[in-house]
Amino acid sequence: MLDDRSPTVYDVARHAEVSIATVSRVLRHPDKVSETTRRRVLASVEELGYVPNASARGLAGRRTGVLGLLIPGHDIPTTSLREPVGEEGGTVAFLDDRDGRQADPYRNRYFEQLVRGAEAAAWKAGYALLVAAGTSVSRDVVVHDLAGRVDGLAAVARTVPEDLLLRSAGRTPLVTIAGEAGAGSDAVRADNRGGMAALVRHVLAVKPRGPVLYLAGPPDSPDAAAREAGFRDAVADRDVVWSALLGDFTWRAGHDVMAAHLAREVPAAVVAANDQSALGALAALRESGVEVPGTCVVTGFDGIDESRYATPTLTTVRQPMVDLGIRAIELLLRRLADPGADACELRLPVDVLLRQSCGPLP
Amino acid sequence: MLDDRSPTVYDVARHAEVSIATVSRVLRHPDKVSETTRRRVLASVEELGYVPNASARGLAGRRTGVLGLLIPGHDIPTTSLREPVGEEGGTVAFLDDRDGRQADPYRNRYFEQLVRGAEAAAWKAGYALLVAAGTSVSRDVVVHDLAGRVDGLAAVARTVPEDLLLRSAGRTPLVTIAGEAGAGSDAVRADNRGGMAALVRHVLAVKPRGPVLYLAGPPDSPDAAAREAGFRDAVADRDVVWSALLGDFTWRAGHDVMAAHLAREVPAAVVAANDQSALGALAALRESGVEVPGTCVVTGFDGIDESRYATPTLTTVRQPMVDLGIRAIELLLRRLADPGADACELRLPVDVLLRQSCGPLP
DNA sequence: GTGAAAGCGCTAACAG
DNA sequence: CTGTTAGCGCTTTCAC
Repeated sequence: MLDDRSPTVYDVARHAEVSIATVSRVLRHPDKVSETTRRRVLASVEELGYVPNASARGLAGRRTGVLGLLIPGHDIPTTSLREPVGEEGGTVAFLDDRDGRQADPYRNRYFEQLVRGAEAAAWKAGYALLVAAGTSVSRDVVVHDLAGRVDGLAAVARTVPEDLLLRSAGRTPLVTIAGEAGAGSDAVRADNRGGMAALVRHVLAVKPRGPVLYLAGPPDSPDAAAREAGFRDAVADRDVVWSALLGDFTWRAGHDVMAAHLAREVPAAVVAANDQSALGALAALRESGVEVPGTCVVTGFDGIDESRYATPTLTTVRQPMVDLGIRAIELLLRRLADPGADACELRLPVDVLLRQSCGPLP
Repeated sequence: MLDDRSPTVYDVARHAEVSIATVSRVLRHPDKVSETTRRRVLASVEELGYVPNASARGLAGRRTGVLGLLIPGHDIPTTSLREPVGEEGGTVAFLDDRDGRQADPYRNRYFEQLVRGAEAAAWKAGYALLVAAGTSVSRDVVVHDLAGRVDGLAAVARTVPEDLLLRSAGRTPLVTIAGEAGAGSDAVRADNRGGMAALVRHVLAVKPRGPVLYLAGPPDSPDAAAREAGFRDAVADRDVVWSALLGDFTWRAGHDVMAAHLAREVPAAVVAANDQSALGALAALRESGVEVPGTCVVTGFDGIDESRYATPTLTTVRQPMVDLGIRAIELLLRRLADPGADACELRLPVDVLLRQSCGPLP
């Protein structure tokens, strides 16, 4: 390359012997230009290797063509970064992985699927997707490095500082993902409550005779609250004996609470607020020799990987993360098209994955 | 909001009674402004809710502050998109998942980890990350929707049309991920060859007495070629009886080739070019009643989820995808800082995950 | 159908 | 330390 500077509309215009306005038209409204000029301009574009500058476009057109997606941070430990190897080959690490722990240090699939859905939806609508995942996404960072770059922002609940929502409102459209309805901003979430209710009704239909144990999540989690509400919905209109015990979404709590409970009573069904605690409960049941699903059926919630490989495989509920991503972008697009539209809140149905831990299929 | 237009430097300048240059300075070179003015300007910024416009910045500063990451498409089936539910709750889908197939329609974790690494590295360097994942990323799309938006582009090999590389070279820095060295562009890849060689040397050390079978990948895959080379490296300097059979990276091929081979001979080790075919081979061995790892050890390559949950769990090699993402961005940054630097090609060491299928630990 | 010209909002000399 | 000014590359009226 002789000139290191990228060619601009001016270069193309000169080369094609037209005005810059025509070059711009050819690229944006091809039908408003005569066939012959269009050809000529496109040929010049090709020959010069012209690539339109998005910043200039964005500035002139008052839109960036970019949507932002804000997800919780990943906590990538940069310390374990591997050094490149030389010609001789280098230091291959041998890891003892008999317990399967090494396989994947970054387990949370949720947000990755969100990215996929969002990316696909954005792309389809002609937008690019900017992904941000700060461990500590500070207010300043959002404002300075994100808000000014995008036409709209989709953010997983509790990743954006609350006051930002307010500042943003009316300026950059914002949709909240998987959280409570924000201050007038659009939102999309999974129907945790309805999903749990549906699951529990199914459980009531297939479980052996006996009481139901609900293994609740931490009281401060909105998800836990919604799921518990769903559980209550399902048992409310039925003649069931049930009790609830407090967990905290961990395997440990699930296991210990279950074990303690088993000392007093063997339930006919254990409905856990999430998979981790369900797996813990499963372990405790096994230790006590309780047959699952024969004597007691068990269900989880989330659809984490481990649920597929548990013994027995765990019946659970999967949130439609890809769909959440898609819908979030769609809401953004809707608001972009009609800034005055009413704030809207989408609730997406979940999928119940029927597996061995819950006995026969319906 | 009375004025729907976002405030600009002019608004802030007027409000703080300074010039726009000072506003700009406060934001970009705070130390070049007196304490008092800085305070005043920041107060105005805050009060007006000013957010700098990235397009204008990019245009004026000739840099966008954005890096692009191009990964293979996801093939999101938009047809299965779920409809939102109403107040009443909606149609929860019950899926028979006894075979575990429903759990995750989007299985390929590779690129997601890549995104993570890249995102973290880019962010750390003060860049935002634009992720593009077209199913059919056409040349035009890359040129029009990506190249003009970013300061540099990292692309998974074979996602970008070749001619684009040439056009791009010297303009937008480009690094190729997990592919051959491009036309002078930087590249980063996993040390497939070295990793396989290390794995195979380990296998030779622990396997029972007897011949080794190499289950090769498709001839047209660069990965397969590198792995096979690694295998040959490892057996070359050793007194081993071995043979190779052609597979195509699928479970089916792994199974069938293995089954056919078993009719003639029971190897003491099966080294497969990837996990899928290793799992197929594992199945065939089980069908024939060959004990793994007692009679025959087995290894895969890739570290897919299934390898952790196979019976026995599969010894395999994991590519450092997160690291690849990080390094790709680092290469980009390097070239951004020094456009004239020599093209460089990084090879990252892989991790060998020792699991049950390969017998005792070293 | 095409061209001239006026910005879009910001940065970075260059003066003062 | 602060202000003036000239663009950055493109889109878009508005004339012709």
